Amino acid sequence: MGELPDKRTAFIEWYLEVIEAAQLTDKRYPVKGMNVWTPYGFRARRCLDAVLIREIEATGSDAVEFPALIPSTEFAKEAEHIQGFNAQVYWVTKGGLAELDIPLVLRPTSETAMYPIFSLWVRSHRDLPLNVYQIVNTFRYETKTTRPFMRVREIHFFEEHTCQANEDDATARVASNLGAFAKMAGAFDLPYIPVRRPEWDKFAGAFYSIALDIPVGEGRTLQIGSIHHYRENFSRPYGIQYEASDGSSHFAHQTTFGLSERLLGAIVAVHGDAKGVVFPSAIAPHQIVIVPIPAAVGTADPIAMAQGIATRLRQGGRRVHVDTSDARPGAKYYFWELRGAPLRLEIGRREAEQGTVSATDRLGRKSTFPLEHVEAEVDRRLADYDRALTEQATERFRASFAYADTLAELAGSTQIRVVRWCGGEPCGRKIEGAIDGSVLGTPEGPLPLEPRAPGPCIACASIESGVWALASRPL
RNA sequence: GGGACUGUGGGGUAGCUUGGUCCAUCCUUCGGGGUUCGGGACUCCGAGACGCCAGUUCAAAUCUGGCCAGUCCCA
Repeated sequence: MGELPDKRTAFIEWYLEVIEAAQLTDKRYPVKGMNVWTPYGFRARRCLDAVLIREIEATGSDAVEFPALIPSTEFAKEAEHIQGFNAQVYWVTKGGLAELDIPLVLRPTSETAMYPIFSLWVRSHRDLPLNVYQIVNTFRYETKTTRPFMRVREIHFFEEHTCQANEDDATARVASNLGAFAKMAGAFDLPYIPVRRPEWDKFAGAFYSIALDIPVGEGRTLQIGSIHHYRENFSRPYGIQYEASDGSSHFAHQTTFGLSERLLGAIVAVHGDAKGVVFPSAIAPHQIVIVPIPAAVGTADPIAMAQGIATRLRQGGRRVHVDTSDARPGAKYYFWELRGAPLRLEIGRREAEQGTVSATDRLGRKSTFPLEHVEAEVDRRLADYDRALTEQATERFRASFAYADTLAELAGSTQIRVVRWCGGEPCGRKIEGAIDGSVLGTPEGPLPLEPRAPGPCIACASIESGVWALASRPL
């Protein structure tokens, strides 16, 4: 095992190497932007999905699954949407040897697959709200450099689509999604900031878009999710309308909420260190790894002991792995640190004789405790570990933002800049030019910095009705 | 969308400029044996590669073209 590249100075190299060394992905599949989910990576993905499912279903959403192919005639119904995605879709134009009469689009997202059917499902106000989600693969023909988890052509996509009676209900659904995401991010120990995207950067066809952004160092940001309010932009072309109690008919107001395996990439990027991946306990494939240390002399049987402890711990639903491979203990420590296991227990002759367990968490904190309380001791350490992970990440999160008062300050910035902005696109474009990146938009909720008195627009100096905006270089 | 560079066992590499000395170097990995085992063990034996397709040539890992894949820069 060699050393990993330095995360601070060579982030991308570090990231690419760590995800493959930790066996989260196999990126040797011979199609650009499509990687293989390995057993270990797939376990992590399922743990991650379990959190998404738990939190979205808690807000009254049901799982569905729509087909992957969309007739071009349906795909073309919403003008902005098709314009936004046209250059990114894969087409299915042949069936066997015959050309298809109506070419099919491989879904880049599922609005145009779902909404013709929503128009059949939604007839009366009693059918509302309609809140459904699916977790499926979607396809986008990315032309830029692709990266495992971060930018892929086959996306492991979580998408919630809803129909509401009116704009206020849809706005409330957006708020509900924000609340659900707060809980998801909490499980991932991941600080983030919700940002309303500028007009020119909203989702194709949306009334407005709120992105969920995280800092990933050196002034760069990564969008890890988005929530959109569509108003009637899709319900009109797709005819999703309902009859109200007074007999009048109305178009539904729609929302969507999208997440992907970028979350996994974000978790690696945010928590990972020089030794490898660092998983929050909620998504660690193995929350507890037990390393038995063979006894040179004496009658103790560490393997049997380790297995006994594993059985006890599993009874509480904990994910436990006993590493019985014949590698030496030290090699196992490095291996599981690379793979991000939150807590390691060591069981050897000492523990057998003293009736104790030795523990080391992924932040390197060692302790020893009596075997009889292993369940409680392990739970306490995992909770403490997640708390420490969150704290560490939050500290870095806070240090990632800084105000800027002049365009000149934006050049080469290694932080996400908070600037005063008149809200106009020309000024927004100037800001983007100055930072060589994007105006992320305006934060939903408080700034991640000490409040400050508003000033003039950083680009045009106009004082009236400005807003705080974030500017950064997206990863 | 435009440009530059790269592709050698599972991973990382030497060789490429100046074609032959290469049935391809070293590290790691993998399989088998033995001795080991509290922070990456040692040893013996064995396995494994020139991205794909054309072309030039007596001769191609090496030169040329196309494709595929990857990396970087610009729009």
